[in-house]
Amino acid sequence: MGKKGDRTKQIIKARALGLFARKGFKDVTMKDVCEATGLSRGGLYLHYGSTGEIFTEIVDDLMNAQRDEFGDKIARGMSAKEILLQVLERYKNEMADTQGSLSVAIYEFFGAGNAGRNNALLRQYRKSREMWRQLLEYGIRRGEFRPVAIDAAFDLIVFSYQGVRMYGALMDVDERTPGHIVSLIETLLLPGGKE
Amino acid sequence: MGKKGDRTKQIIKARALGLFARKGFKDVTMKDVCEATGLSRGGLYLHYGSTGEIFTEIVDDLMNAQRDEFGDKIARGMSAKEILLQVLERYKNEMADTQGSLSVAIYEFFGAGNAGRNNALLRQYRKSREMWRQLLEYGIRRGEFRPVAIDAAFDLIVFSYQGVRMYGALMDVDERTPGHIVSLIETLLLPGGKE
Amino acid sequence: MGKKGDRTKQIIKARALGLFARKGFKDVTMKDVCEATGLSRGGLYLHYGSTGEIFTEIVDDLMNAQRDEFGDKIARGMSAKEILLQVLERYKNEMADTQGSLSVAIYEFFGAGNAGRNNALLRQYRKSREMWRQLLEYGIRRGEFRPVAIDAAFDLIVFSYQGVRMYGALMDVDERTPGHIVSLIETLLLPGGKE
Amino acid sequence: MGKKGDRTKQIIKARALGLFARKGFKDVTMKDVCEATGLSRGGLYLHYGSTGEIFTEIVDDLMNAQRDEFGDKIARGMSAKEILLQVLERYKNEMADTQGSLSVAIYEFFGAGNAGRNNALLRQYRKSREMWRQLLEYGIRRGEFRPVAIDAAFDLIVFSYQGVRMYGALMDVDERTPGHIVSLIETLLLPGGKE
DNA sequence: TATGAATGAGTCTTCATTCAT
DNA sequence: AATGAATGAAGACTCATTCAT
Repeated sequence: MGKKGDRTKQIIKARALGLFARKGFKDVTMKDVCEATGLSRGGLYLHYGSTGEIFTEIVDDLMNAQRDEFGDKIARGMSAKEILLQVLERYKNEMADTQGSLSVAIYEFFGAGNAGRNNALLRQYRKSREMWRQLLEYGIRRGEFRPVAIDAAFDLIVFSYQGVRMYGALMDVDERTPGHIVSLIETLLLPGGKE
Repeated sequence: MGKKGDRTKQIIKARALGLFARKGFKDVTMKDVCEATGLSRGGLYLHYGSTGEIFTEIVDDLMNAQRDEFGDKIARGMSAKEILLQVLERYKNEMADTQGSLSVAIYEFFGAGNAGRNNALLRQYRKSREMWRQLLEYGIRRGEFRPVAIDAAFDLIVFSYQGVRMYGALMDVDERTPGHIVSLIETLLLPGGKE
Repeated sequence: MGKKGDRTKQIIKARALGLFARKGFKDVTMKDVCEATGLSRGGLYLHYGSTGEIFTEIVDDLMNAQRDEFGDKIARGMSAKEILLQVLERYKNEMADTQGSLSVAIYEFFGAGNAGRNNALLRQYRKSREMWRQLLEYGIRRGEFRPVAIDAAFDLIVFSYQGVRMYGALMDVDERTPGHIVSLIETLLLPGGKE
Repeated sequence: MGKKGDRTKQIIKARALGLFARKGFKDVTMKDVCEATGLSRGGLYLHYGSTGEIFTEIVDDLMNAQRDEFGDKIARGMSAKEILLQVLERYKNEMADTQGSLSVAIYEFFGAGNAGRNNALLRQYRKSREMWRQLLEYGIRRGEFRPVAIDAAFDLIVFSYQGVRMYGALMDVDERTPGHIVSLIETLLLPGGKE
């Protein structure tokens, strides 16, 4: 537990994360990681054999860190609308935050044939779908949401969110865009005066 | 115009397009392009100084090839609903077509600092926004579309579409997803029985 | 004598012998030996400073293990012919056994400048020459062997034997070859009906 | 015919031959070859992708350069004894010449798994066997040689010769040894006063 | 004795780029 | 316009060897 080597791995991942966020995946070399960590060539290779190995572990760590954010709240009986507004607020902020994201790196990594049939991205997507399905069913059952087609609503929500995030890494997206998206999703789900 | 050199450039771009679609941007080398075209090293450099140059020209060509698909139809008085259904049908097909797209290459190219402040992507985005604004205003004015917030609708439409396209390059997206997206957009814009 | 360290050395040599037989000398690294023995880097270096050191000890051990196989028999008055036939039978088997020999490793080690003026190979050669000289003199004196030139006979016997062994490590030698060699040596030494 | 690249290849092979003769196969690096030829890294790789490639071509060239030295003489009716004495004289000199031979390199190369089932060594061996078979049959038919077993005689001749050559690369072989070997082979084949 | 993390040198290999022809 | 040999820099990867624990 907590051996020296483990600590080194944490350091490597932390420094490499910064590099990947800044330069994408393919432009980060093992040499870059050496310099960023202060490790020698051989020292780095002792822990990771390639940037892909480092990246995979980073992404897996991030994915595993995500927890079921809806389950608790539903269990506590929080109103569906309240939960929705909270998550949409978070989405809005994340869409606006262009920096510091691994978007480009993820795109390069998984877009270049590293997308095995059960990669982290796919697992993440499925987990997210289950969470939304839960919330949407809950909201509809309680009469808080309109009776929309659940799968369709999920697709629209998730892909418009992802679309903004990914495009944001390529060009300046209008700063009002996140607000627009969120607002329309609310309109779609929540009945009431807006219509 | 129409000199021999131009033809060679066309050939280079055509072959390079295939490489970029298959391998993304960063993994295509000048050597690859030489081999794909049958040109010698020196011969290729006579026309292009880097893969970035080739790629830029390819993207510009593609962007320029896009015309204002709504203007004509509006001028001819076609119903807004009809125009909408047509374009959504096209979007649906494009979302389903994962292969042969430059998504990954574009992401790598523009995501790595090549995204100058007036790059092709941004120009394309603006052009697209104008076209949609035109259509939405037209439809709302004629009472065919609900009086949605135009900018918001545009954002939702375009980014959900882009989100699916980009994600499709990274993992298998459910084949019903394009249908879901399109269907909700119709619901959003078109008043009537669907609700 | 018989300390713990000695046992470790024996283990190292035994495992390394397998590596040398399989991969020759130059392709065996200290890392390989670590893995083969289960020792850590530091642990191995405590006992040997290089693969050359290990190899030298292995070869010395093998050479020292060889005893004077003719002396006893001559002392016991066994017939020269009998002794000859026994040793040729052994030679024949060894020539046929391509595997498991250190031929390649020895060649690499001593062929690359490690052949000091009094190396194990030379000592072994001299020892072998003395043994044969003894036998040949014995046989000739007793009238069992033809009066061949002793040094010449020794050279022919030993180098044809070594030639087959060494070539056998490089390519498939005809399986009848050992028999041929042995048979001609018998013809050369033993007078009688064969002529 | 005679393009620039071909000349470069000849130079590379000539310089590399010297390196292989001096250092064996495994200790010659591509860097060594660069330095020996004055070529840059990239320049060398343009012609050969590994030392193994260079070595294979060198060995093939050498093997192909060997011609049927007996055929002509037999056709011209030269006496078998004369031919034999000539070739044995050559063998004697070659056995004595330790330097400048590729023995060690060949041993390392073919001993390390490069010995495909139809390697240059095997081809050379077969060719040599056919030549000797021709000569021996010729000599026996003409009554110049004793009626020895042809295959057996060939094996003894060739492997004792090879044995001396190979051992000569590992240690100082007695300078009289080549003479011994040759003399016994003459005794074996030529009838007459020697016995 | 033994561990295993760390170093640093050395080699391999690939490319962008140039240039004489 | 075009060829293809050549360069040199950069990055990947592996090892022998050391050292704090």
